[in-house]
Amino acid sequence: MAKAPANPPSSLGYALLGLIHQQPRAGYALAKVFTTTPMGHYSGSPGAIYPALRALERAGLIRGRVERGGTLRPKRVFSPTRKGLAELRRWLEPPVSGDDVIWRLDELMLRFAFMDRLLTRAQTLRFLESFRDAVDVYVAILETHRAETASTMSLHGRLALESGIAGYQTQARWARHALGTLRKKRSARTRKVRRP
Amino acid sequence: MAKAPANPPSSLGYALLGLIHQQPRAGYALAKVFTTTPMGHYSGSPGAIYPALRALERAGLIRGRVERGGTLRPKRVFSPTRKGLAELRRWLEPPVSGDDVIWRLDELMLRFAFMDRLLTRAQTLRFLESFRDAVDVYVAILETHRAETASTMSLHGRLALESGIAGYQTQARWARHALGTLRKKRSARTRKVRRP
DNA sequence: CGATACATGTAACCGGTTACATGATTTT
DNA sequence: AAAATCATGTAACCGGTTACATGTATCG
Repeated sequence: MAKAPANPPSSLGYALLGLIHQQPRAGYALAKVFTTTPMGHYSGSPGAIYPALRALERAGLIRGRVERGGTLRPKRVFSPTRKGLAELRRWLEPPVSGDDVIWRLDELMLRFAFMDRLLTRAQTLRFLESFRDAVDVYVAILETHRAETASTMSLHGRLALESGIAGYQTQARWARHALGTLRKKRSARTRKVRRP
Repeated sequence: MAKAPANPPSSLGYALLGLIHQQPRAGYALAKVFTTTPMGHYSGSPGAIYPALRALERAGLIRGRVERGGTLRPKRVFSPTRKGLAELRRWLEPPVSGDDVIWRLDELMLRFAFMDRLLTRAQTLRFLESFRDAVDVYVAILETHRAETASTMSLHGRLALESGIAGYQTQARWARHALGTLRKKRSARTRKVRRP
């Protein structure tokens, strides 16, 4: 069984590991992903990226090869090691907990985005189902809280709480939408086989 | 004009300042707010609360009075100073920027929740309008991004992006709802005057 | 030729987490 | 009497921010 490492990567570390798995990249290219796409809400500052890459390398999860594209400016292109892929899987697999939904919602979306290449369809569906369930539970908690405090809370407090509830309800709806989409989708293989 | 202090409080500091303004409280009571309500997503650990309170006190924004309720366990109940109230207002006033929406959405909701006692209705409406506009702009950016990368992005990437878009659309809808609610509401004074 | 983009790094600082520590009071 | 809650604090650690530092390559 895969054991958790003593010092697991930070959330940013997993983001980098996942991007590197999509395709080998250098630090600068990774930083550009964060600054030019709405990926998670990670900062692409060198002071965050390069130390995180070094930590991943020290932990043996990625390996960097120096590339000179004919020019004289070297860049270190990183690829995941076998250990790195295993760690990525270990991060992606677990079902969604209540704490995940409250404290690490962004990270859950990041995990989902990286899941397609590393988990089976069944595992992905289980992830989405646990996400949906955990969000439903939290929405119920929030609604209970609203009902219990409705009389004492100020109008502004109530509205702010309703913003949170609406946000989580949207996530629950999204989870159902995603489940529907993934269940409908036939794998490439199946489609090929079905061709006349 | 109110000048920004050299070392403004952290987000947690403003949350504490706002709660203390709602009613004077001690550290333990403040911690309990974070652990027993869905307020923001701040941690109520003593290692966060007490140093933050000390920093607010050092900055002259709050003042603590020791209370002994007949018993022998003293507690320090904090109240905002005049300077603290001014700093709270300074934090609440500014219109919402694009960066706020991307990086500090939770803090914006916190600001809204504390606004009712310290800003005028007109200021609150301006805040909500700028919030709505900033969210609309960001939704447009995200949708453009989706359109531009739709062909190259994986199904999972697309779905994750759509989760983000749906979340922000929900916030935009909420802002309109809140604006409607606050515009309809008549102030207590107006209502009194209109009574036959 | 100047500006922008590519490319990588370091170091001080800061705030929050985790864990530890202590003791009174209330509840079961 | 034990357990839970009230109540306040400290200290090591860690990760990210900000700012600094350096140099190449490309573009207008």
